[in-house]
Amino acid sequence: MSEKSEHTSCAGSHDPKAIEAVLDMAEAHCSAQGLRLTEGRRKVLGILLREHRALGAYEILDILRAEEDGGASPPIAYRALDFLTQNGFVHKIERLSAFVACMHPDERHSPAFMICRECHAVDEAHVSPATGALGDAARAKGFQIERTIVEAEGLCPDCADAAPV
Amino acid sequence: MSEKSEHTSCAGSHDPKAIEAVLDMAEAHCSAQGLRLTEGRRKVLGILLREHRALGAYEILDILRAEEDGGASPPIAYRALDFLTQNGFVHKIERLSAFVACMHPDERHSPAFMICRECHAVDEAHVSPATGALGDAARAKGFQIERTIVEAEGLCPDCADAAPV
DNA sequence: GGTGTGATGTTATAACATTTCAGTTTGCGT
DNA sequence: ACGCAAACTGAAATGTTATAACATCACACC
Repeated sequence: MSEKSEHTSCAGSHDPKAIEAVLDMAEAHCSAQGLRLTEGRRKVLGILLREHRALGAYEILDILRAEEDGGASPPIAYRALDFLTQNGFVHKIERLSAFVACMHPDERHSPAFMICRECHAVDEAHVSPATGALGDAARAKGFQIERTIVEAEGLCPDCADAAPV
Repeated sequence: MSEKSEHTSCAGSHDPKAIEAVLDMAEAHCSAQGLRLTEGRRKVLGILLREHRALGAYEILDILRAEEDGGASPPIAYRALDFLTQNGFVHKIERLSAFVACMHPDERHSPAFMICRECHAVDEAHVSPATGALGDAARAKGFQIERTIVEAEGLCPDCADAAPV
């Protein structure tokens, strides 16, 4: 948590060094687990890291096609995204049907997201919903929580400043 | 329809009287606010109350078509659902791209849902995520929360019993 | 070399959601 | 009652997101 996650409207702090670092971390994590960060998967993760925002699967697909892979088809993107989300390198934003790279994939965490309704910037925070009121409710009913989705919709600081009433 | 996608917890909610009560409550709420609970909207809400589970928009459409040999088209369902969700009578389950009726539309609340990955039963709970860790994170960043989505995925008691480990 | 497994390529289609435009109803002021 | 504006409805087409189904490839292992 020493890094400050930023997102100014479109561009942001996508420091190439930081991106490489995350890609290498992913690579290491995979080989340690007997998983393969293949070219396609690495490419998709790289795109998400570079863009540093939530991208729809078909946006990713468009970028893949533009970069070279002429006829990339939907399953290409979805399979890579499945792998990346399953292994914690990417999170899906249900509210947007879109995907963002995770900057700290190593840590086991329940992410929470703050989604700007104006600019669609997505900021990741950490919470432990299962230990709070939701956890209590689940225990009371005998429901076994395996995963939680926490997304807050509202106005990011930039948009709140830009459009104050 | 002879499925066992049944789960208790919110017991007795199929009770036609309870359904009527909610419909009447909705009616009252609308006229008090100068809103119109038109036939189509009332029908969709009735369907969701009767089924008492999360339904996709096209499932609702199918039921509408079955009930009245009409050729209901997607916007019919989506427009009704928009109205109903905006006014708190129905919630959308993002994880399922599906909709459930709310049994207490009058109270202002941030719903949280427990979704069974086996039978897709959906149970509603109450939490105030904005007052917990998420609220702190948002305040720290200057993010203004307007709405929160909290969905827990896991195993409901029935499915946990049925498929142990 | 054969075999098994996981990843990829490709086509088609399912499932979810919106745009558009034309027509109807409703509420309201006059 | 009349006319108007706003809200609602109907229907077709389209757009967007996601997966099914099946064939093929690449590589490790024996």
